[in-house]
Amino acid sequence: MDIVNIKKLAKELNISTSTISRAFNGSPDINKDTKERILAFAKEHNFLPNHYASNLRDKKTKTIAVIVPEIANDFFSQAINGIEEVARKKGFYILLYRTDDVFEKEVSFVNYLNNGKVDGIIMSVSGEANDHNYLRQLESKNVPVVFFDRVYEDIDAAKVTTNDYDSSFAATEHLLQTGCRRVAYLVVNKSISIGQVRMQGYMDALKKHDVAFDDELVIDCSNDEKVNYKILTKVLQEIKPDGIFSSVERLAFATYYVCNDLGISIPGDLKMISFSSLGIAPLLSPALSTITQPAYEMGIKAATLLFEALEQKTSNLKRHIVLKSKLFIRKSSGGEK
Amino acid sequence: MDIVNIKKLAKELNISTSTISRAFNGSPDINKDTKERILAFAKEHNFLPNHYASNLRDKKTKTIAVIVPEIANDFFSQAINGIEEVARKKGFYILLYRTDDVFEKEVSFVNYLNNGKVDGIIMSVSGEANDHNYLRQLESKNVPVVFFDRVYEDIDAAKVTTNDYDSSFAATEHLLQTGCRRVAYLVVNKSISIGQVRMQGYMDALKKHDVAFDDELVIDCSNDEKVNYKILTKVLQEIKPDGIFSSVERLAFATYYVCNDLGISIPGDLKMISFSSLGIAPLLSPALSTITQPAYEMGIKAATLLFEALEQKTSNLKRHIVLKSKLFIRKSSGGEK
DNA sequence: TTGTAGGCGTTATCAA
DNA sequence: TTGATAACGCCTACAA
Repeated sequence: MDIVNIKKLAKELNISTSTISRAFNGSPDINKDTKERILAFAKEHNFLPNHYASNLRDKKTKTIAVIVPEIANDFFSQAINGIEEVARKKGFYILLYRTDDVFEKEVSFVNYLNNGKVDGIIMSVSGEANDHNYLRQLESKNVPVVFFDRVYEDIDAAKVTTNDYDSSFAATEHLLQTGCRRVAYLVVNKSISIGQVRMQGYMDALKKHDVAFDDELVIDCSNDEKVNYKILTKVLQEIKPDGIFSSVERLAFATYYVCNDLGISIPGDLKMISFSSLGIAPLLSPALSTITQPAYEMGIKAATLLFEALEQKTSNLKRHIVLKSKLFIRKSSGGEK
Repeated sequence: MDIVNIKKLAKELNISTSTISRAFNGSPDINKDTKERILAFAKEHNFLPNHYASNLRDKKTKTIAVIVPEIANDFFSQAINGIEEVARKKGFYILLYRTDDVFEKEVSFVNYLNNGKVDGIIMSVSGEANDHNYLRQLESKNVPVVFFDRVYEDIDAAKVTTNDYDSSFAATEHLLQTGCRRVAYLVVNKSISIGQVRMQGYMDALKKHDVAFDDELVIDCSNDEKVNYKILTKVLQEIKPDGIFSSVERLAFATYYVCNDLGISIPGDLKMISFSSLGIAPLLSPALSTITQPAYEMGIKAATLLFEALEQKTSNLKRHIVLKSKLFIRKSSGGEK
């Protein structure tokens, strides 16, 4: 039978529990030999201090929550990778939660967390213009929050985003410069802040190039693939844009499928560029022009900010970090490659 | 100031902590009105029982660990989605860990878990032919383990895999039937069981079609993209296969890049098929023929098995479930679309 | 350098 | 139906 707790270990070793605790917690007040003896014996008997009991004592969970809209998505999975990287180095655990872009799930999960379950939270949000009190409660309990990519402007927390306005402006301008005059803007939820910012870049680029903004060219899509297919089919057949700027990767793929089926040639009939973190964008047919966010770095940065807040109790450094996306011009928008 | 523990709540309500506990734990031994009063008051004051204290009492963590080689990968992220789905329904938390295919990380993480941190583990393994005692220790502590996709044959645990042998056989046969005579097999670690099983299917298909097996055509690649690029360049220039069966998605992409750079036409000069869970395989240039594993369903199934083990203490039902992959013949191997 | 003892927040047992 | 109490396993003052 294996040793399951510190008391039994203590008995076996004829030593007190405090000494054992000290051996495990890097305390300086312990004889080196004693420590080694304890650790060796513990290892042999496969003993480790119970994490939950320790947590209960010191109110440190060594755990952070990561809340994202989706997991099976290049942007988020790369960001999670970055977060994981940092957390691992700090010896922290990651509790993962996916909201499916459903605001209620986000609320319910955050509320669950509201009982000392985690030391901090990193999230990319799923709603907007709602009541964010569930997040304010965390603040009152000193659970720091870091937003990445999709943020709530009205919550005072550290944020990591990209230069979405600039990228959107540049992407739209690029399409205009290749000759497009009817550039459609694809968005999933235009009311959420990230959709708005990107759209503003789009609109301002149109303005600069004296192209009138046309409401009809703003295509509000859904989270359902089939619905999107229908919407986009209709758009391509009836509204007939000559350029597409997609604020969401998924919508670019959907457009590709529709174009394949309708026999619309990219970039011949339609030029495209999209926000996307897809590593193999160059391998698509045609290679997709992208605005690529530094997803991994954003994860790293978000986690770093969180640990800064965790380590210095003065969590007043609620910074907003803006990283730069990169524009990759490829065939889909008339590029060479 | 908000109420932070059950005692204060008890004092406020002039009621005992036991009654409050009962209110939160669905105990039948409580007056309905009392319960409602407690829950309402608790909600108002934003109180929830501390998870760690409860854990300490009942040795139930309501948490499972998910250990995977990588996260930013269509197969694993979809599988995680499936696991998350089931766990959420059961009200369980997910602790996520990525091994980067480094065996030592796997060992160290599992050892961390070995102190009542989680109720169960779902994993896709990263090593082979090693000492798996770190996993046997879990068994002795009644922490059930479920493997998916990549398993250790010598560990007696529930397993969820796909019909890799059959799929590999079929894929190879397909290439042979399109006229290939020099089919290369790309693998990352041919010693691990999944690599071996897939290779066996490949070899047997060759045999059936009277094509001699050529050791030179088994290409052992690495986890490093640049290294793979070099290896594959050399293979395509010197060994000159006319077909490629890739057991790993990543290697198929690498091959595409190399072919692009060397001006090798797919499927003209080289036909390809690969294991892949990429949703947009049809959008590649050319559309990639794939063996697609039901990643999401595998996650669902793995989680379901784990919860079965968790719920019935008789965890003797260490089943091995085999799901079927689907073969999608596309342009890269001479298909129509 | 080591040991003693109390308490972290909860829940199960037992008694009322 | 409710309340008092002990225990879950650990860690930290404090004492020795």
